[in-house]
Amino acid sequence: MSDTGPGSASGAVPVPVPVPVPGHGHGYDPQAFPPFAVTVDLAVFTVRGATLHVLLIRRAQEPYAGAWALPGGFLLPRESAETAARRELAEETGLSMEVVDALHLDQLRTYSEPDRDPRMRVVSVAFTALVPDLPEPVAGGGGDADRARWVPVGEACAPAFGLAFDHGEILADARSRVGSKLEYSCLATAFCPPEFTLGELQAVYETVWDTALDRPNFRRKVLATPGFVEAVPGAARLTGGRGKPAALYRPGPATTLHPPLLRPTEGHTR
Amino acid sequence: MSDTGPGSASGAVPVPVPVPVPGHGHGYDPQAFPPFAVTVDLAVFTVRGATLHVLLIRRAQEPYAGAWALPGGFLLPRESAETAARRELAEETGLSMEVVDALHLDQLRTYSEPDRDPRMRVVSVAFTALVPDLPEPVAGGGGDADRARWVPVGEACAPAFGLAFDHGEILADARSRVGSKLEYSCLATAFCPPEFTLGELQAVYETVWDTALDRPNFRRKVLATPGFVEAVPGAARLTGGRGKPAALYRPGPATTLHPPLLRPTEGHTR
DNA sequence: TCAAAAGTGTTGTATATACACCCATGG
DNA sequence: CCATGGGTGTATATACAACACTTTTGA
Repeated sequence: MSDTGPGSASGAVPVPVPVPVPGHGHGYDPQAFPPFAVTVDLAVFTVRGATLHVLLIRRAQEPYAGAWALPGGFLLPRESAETAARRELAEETGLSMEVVDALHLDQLRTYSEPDRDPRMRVVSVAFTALVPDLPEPVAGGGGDADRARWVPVGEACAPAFGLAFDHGEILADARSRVGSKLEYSCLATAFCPPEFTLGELQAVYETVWDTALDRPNFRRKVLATPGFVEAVPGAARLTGGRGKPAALYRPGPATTLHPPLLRPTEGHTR
Repeated sequence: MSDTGPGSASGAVPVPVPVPVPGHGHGYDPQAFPPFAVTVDLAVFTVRGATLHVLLIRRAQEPYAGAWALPGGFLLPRESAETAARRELAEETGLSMEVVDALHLDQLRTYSEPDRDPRMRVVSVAFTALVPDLPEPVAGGGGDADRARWVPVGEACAPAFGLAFDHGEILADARSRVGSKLEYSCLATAFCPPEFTLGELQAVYETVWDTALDRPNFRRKVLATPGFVEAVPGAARLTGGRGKPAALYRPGPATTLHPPLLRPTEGHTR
């Protein structure tokens, strides 16, 4: 995708519809079907400091030139949406395909409002990805990544931020999805490095949910869920600065959380 | 969609790609984008007797002529996927647009494997819909519905049943999604008539999950969740045959279930 | 020796489960 | 009067939230 700019229907321009429109009622030309452009859009999240960030790219071309947008681009003729999403992600972040293939990618939903792209009919399959805080920031690596930046989701979601297309809506959907996913799936570990402390895992939950959690109860719940995390057997220590060294854990084999780890008091007594 | 037959890319035939393929690396013609056909597929569920059924349509044309498939069809040039899904649903079931507009439709996921349709590139947005056991069976109403039938999901999911395209996969995904949805959303009521008894609601859960539930505990959980159901104030009685008349309830304003109503012993102690 | 972070223990309350039991109706 | 399904009560076990407490490190 590179030069065309990110976002839906990047630098492309409408192309005449080759065969117009099948009839709606009975009996239309079976040779006809309306063609669409299909793209992927990615909401890539990470936790930096104590804030949830999303990866955005500054658009080079019209429409929305200069505005920020979610990374993404067209499907190639023989690519599935997920394959295209991984390819785009590798291009935009500068990560290697091996790393990207191991990442957790989740299909969010497909956005297909007729006027979501002012130029033409574009249907976009949106994905969410969760990545650990990358040692080297994505920007500055050369190529596409030069226009990429991590932005706190709070800022990016604000209407004033002016995300291109319907990416504000996509981002809001993705954010709320990530919040719920933490409740009933194990993928909070996707935000963590390969080995992590329970404190770091708790910080992920607290950042995404924007709530404080009770540490003793949190560790009990996590350790009581079989397969969520497993202790790193060898010397288990690593320090974030002061304080007692913490034991290290790895993601376990489980993918879903039974029972779920619910957010506290989400409007109800629980 | 009518005559072209249901399912992905119904009766249509490949159309030459007008502008071939943008480059993958840097610098390609921004005028170019690969066109795709976009369809919707619907997994429409209902509870009949004590069995979960899905609406299927027998294909009239190749490929997979004579095989069963999920209802669906092309997006019109200015339709969103959801609008198309509702239109197709109305056409295939013979229900009025007013009824269909009130139904609960849920986007499942988008299927985009390059060879999922043997003729051409078709990207399909799949939806699930939950409908009450319709007083008049959908088949026999004339039009598309003549080829429609309710099939128990157990049969339809079996590989030997030979669903067209990747509809077996879609149906399996949809089924498992419906099972989880009942845990944390209120939409079990979508399977029920506008006014229903708690016994009927419990039967929905038992049918979809294929488990027995404790009646007293079930009613307590349901009634303890604010906004899940609300009692019909007037004379509250209706009999399914013998036994004490049951109170009637309506769906409440809530959409999510906090705390969730978890399936018993899904491999764990809970 | 103090602050900070990790980790353990305890306790009151809320919730869930598994029943036993009563009510109203049709046959 | 009995079978069938609706509806209520309750004892026990369990889980969870809150918070006090100990441990181990850096400064």
